[in-house]
Amino acid sequence: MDINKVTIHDIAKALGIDSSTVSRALNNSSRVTKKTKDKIIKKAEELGYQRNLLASNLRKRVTNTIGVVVPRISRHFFSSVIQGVEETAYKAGYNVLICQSLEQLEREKQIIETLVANRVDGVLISISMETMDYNHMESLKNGGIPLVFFDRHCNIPDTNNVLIDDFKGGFDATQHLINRGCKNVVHFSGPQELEIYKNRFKGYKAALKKNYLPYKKEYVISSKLMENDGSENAKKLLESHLDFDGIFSANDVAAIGAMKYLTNQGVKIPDDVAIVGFSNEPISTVINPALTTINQPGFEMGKIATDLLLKHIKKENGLLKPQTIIMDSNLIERQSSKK
Amino acid sequence: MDINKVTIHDIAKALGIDSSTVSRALNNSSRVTKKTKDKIIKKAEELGYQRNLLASNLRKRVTNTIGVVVPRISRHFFSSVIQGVEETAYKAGYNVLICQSLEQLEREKQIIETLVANRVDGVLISISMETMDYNHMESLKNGGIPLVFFDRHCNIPDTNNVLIDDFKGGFDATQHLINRGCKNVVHFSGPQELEIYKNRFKGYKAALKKNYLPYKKEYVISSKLMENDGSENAKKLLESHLDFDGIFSANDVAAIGAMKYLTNQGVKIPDDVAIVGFSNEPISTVINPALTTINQPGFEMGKIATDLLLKHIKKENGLLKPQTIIMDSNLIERQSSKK
DNA sequence: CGCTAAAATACAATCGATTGTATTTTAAAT
DNA sequence: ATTTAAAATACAATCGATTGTATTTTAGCG
Repeated sequence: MDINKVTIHDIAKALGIDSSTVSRALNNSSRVTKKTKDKIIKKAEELGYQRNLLASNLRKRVTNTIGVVVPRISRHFFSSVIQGVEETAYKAGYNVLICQSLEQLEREKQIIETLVANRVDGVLISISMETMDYNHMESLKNGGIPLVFFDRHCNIPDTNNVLIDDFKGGFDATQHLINRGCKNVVHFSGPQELEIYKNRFKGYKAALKKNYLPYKKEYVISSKLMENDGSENAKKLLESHLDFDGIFSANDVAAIGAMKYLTNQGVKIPDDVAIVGFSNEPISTVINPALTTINQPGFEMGKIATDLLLKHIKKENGLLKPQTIIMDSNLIERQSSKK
Repeated sequence: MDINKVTIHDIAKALGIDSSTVSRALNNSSRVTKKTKDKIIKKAEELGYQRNLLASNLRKRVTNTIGVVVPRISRHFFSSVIQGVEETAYKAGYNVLICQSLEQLEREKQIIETLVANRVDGVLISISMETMDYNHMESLKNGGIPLVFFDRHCNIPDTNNVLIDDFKGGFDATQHLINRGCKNVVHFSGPQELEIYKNRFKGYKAALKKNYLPYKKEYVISSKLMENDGSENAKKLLESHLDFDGIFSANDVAAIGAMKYLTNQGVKIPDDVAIVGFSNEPISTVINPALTTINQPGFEMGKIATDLLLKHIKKENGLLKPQTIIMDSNLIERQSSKK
């Protein structure tokens, strides 16, 4: 129960003036004289007034709030993005609602409904691994709420995206393994419905081709890239007696799962098998040997995506053309690939 | 700009009925006949109606939303808590606003103001390392918004808390090192303004005393317990030529910082120095040797704290007595302490 | 001192939904 | 067919702040 329900009307009554004047004073309008403003602000503090943003936002039809939806907040890459988002948003006077889908489409749908119902001014999203159709994004479009994808985007026209060059990342990772002498490079891929994994995969194939190495279907294993998937993949590989001397994993977590399993089975890393991951999670510097990986600039990405979103929010009429920004990534070489 | 601004009035007009009936129908009130309900729901879907929660919450004076404030969402312990919070809250029909203070008092203050302004129904908080006075919590009390602390709480009377027994955790960790043969156990502590670090420290001292080992001031180093602090602490120790064969760090991250530095300097873990951390971050299983640590049940803690908060929210009149729930923790033995 | 333009403030509608009360409709009972 | 209770729906106020317009106050000027 509200104990303190001080409203502008209470302040107005206490001072014998109109609530509209109080509202204007608290918003520092030039239509109120300094003397009255001071009087009102003093009384507001005295009564412990707290603006009710529900009422304010309802009337103004603007919430100064953006929503950011990520698969999981605990992933370092995503929490870095969120920090970038918050920094940029706060500076511009916006609040940020942080939401996690936990890789579940159902939750993603629910989150978007809630964001729309709460009338956020814009949304940033990196989709879940289960997201293969985009009907649930329609309500944003219908509500006229600008949307920017980052990292895990949808392959649909007329959308705003902030991405890294996943093709190049996949290519660089694979080329690096080849440069280190690998002849048989395995690829751990993610759900093929997601563009990022498709493109990392394409980069892998392109690097093989460029080096006149054969592409073999059985060297590619798709999964959800959890740590456990990485171990499972490694197990399958060993049991299949396939010849392999390198692994390019589409994320760090699965790479680490594989490393743990392989090391346990007596496989030497990097001598027997060299490994490259993707994302540069902090954990990749802790494991032994440290994991070579593709660095994704999460913080920067969050800032850029937010800038783009705010630009769209501020164009009253959606006249701004959708755009796709590609950011650079770079390979960080560590022990796991030093043959 | 809102494109889709379909309101209950639009639905009412389209059907030639009153908006109050539409509202009741959409809320499945028994005061509307099934036939009209169906008609209304059909029309609502047809027009793409989306309830405006700002208006609804304003009128109802309830938001069905709780706020959860943590130092950083990227810490595994906190993101586990958040998962527990979300699970419990969603089941009870509540939304969750996730906020991170980044260990900064200023941000914590700002966050609380925003939560109050948005009229959340309750707040869960684990305070920042900079939080040493609690004035900013007053606006919650003034607003009649129930508050539950978890893990990092404030030592003030009449508050709700869900904690683990930090004294016992500190005691167990230290006793474990002593059992493994350590004679000179160093303690990495956090800011002494926080109860949890005070209590872990007390546990450390109690274990020393119980084993007739002397407590030496110079064996305790306080910091913010970031990874870098752990390295710095280790460096200081080596340079001081103090004799030590064990470290109990009040969190895993600082323990790992120390491990990295010590290993680099040729110190053997656990043989030269045995180490125990606190919190069981996932990273502690990845480092080599794996880190012995005190496990904190984050997910469970989130669930229990949310249950407690919801109980308080539902007691209209704050008649429910404040309570403190202490949860169990346990030591997980790994290689870093196996002398 | 009176007049007028500008400044300050008051009035009243509004944002979109909810809800207590009043009214109308329906159906059952006589 | 008429009365009456119950069911369904309509009316109107309200949540708390904002904002366009109307009114009052102030101050400047002749």
